[in-house]
Amino acid sequence: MKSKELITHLFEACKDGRSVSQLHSQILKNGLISNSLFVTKLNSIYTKYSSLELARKLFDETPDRTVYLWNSILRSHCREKQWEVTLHLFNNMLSTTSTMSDKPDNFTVPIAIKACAGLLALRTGKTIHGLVKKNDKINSDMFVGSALVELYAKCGEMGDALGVFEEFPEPDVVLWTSMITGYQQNGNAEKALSFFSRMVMDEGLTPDRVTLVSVVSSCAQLMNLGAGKCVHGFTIKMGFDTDLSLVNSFLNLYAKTGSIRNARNLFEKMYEKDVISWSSMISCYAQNQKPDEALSLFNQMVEKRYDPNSVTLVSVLQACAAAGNVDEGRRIHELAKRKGCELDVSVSTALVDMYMKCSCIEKAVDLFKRMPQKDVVCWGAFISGYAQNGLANESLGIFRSMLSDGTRPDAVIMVKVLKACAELGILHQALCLHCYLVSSGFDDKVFVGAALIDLYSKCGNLENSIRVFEGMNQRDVVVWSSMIAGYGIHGFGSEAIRTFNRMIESSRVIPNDITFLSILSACSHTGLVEEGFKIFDEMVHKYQIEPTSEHYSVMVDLLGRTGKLDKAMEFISQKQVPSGAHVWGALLGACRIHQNVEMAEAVAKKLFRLDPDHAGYYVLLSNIYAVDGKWDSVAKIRNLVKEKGLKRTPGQSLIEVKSRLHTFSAADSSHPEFECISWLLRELEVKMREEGYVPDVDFMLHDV
DNA sequence: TTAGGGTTAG
Repeated sequence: MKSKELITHLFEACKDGRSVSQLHSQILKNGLISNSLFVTKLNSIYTKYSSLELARKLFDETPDRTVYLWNSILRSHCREKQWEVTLHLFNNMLSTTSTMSDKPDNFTVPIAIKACAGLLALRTGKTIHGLVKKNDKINSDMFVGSALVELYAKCGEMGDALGVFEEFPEPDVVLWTSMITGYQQNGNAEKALSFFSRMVMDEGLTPDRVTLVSVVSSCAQLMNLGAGKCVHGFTIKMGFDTDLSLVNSFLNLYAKTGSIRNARNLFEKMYEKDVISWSSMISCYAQNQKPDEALSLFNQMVEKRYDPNSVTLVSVLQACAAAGNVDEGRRIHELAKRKGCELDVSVSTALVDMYMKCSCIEKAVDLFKRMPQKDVVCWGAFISGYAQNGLANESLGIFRSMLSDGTRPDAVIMVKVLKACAELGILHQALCLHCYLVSSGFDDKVFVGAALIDLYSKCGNLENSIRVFEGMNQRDVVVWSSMIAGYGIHGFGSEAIRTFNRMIESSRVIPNDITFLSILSACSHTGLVEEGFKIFDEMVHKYQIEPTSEHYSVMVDLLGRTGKLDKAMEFISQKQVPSGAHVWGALLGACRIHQNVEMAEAVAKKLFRLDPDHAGYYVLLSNIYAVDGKWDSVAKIRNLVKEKGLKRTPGQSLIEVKSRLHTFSAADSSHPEFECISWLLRELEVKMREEGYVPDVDFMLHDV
């Protein structure tokens, strides 16, 4: 008894972590280590002061273990996310001879299940679930229920999760929240919100901070800013607005929905910030076309001694890619190496993407080859990397490698492949891919439909585009824009305008800047000047969309093509257009069509200043001179290009024969059937001349 | 002694 008093006294004196080890040595000195009651009490103190090693040592030294002691050590390992150790200990617990006092109880089971969830060990989890069902007390425990729901949700088995949930006649807020979170994390935000509504409206339960986090995440997933703002109001009313996780989830909501100002305000007013807050704000800028702000925020973060994690690096890399800032990208790469996360899947994928977008193909290839494991996402970055660098055919080759590597494609990958085919204009492959999409069920995704419409129209098969378009039961702004662009490419301007009107009148879809680009270019290709200007005006005033230099160049093209060169010039100067090279390039093209040498010279002068390394503009001017017979001017430009060391990317012709792609470029005789092809061409030329064909000499390339 | 939560890559 004397020693018990001593120990009680010591426990009371133990106010913080430092005195724990003193307490420990006192216990050892007094020979109380075998007293399991005290050991247990000491163990809980160790757990509290987070010294897992000491706690574990004590546990291992104790032969006489109560459930209380087991639970304490299991929970400690679980908190440290040591899932394997936790499960291993749990198995030890099961296999040691069980008396009534050391059997796993309703406190033990949720810990073991959580470890299964952490390892995504569905099988082991199901075995434990089987054991649970035999014990009424454990089976009806709400904590056990939540843990099971979490396990099934993490493994993507929401059906099983629902089965567990429905066994409880009166689920509490935690159990409801587990279901809501489960649906949200499995990409079913609508279901998550409907469960939330049932919980609040039907059951009259009040959500807590954790529930609200999942609800806000669901709103973000659905891009529903309005609903999210309602929840924000409620949060403030409930006094939860200082909860870091919850505020971070609002930050994410504003970031995802492009509400940069809301995000920034919230971020600046935040009572406390952590890495997640900084990462979210950086990603907000990176994903909303503000890469420079993202980079500067990252530097601020580092200055303030916050430690960026791999998620932060991924977001900054995205910003580097968007800004085309390969120097900064390399710096982040070095940082990732130093932090030892260079080869994390997400980091290396972001690096591959960044290098590809900055045209450093070799760097990207090197990294890709070194990646220890490759998933769909990184294959996707690699595939579109090639396509972005003008190597669409090679990107199809990568796709084939992916398949033979045993990686199953998903809808996003398929869209990339469709885009590559569209670039190459290969119809036969398009048809095959479409079949595959139908059989795999990817074709009901809206963005896949949009890509198909684009693909068919670029392969010259507008009928199929229309068929896909009309067959869709849901159409977003991208789908409509693709269809409008399709009509435009094929020269059906008024059909494009009709579709545009149908979109606005019958489906309440709001056109965006790209929709306008498509419709304006349709007008340009069909010579619908008046209609084009009307639509341009609507864009600016009714839809409040600020025209980009691309919009301006389409307008210049529209005027220029129809011969209104002066008006085009006037349009550029009068609108105080941000005169990017595109705009003047369009005008130079128009000068070429209408052979206006004088204006061409003036325009080219501006262009050579704006974009001095663009070989295409020199070629255009040289061709204009050539048509006019000004051969000395042609020669002058030719020398200029030589001096500057500019190279034209050679044009290529592609043809698809029996689903094999054949490519040809100027003065290229490398095709195995070159002789045969040349012979056939000569035959055709003779026949064409016999039919009265006169070649257009103007277009003979006096190439530089 | 328990529990459910927030940021990322194509």
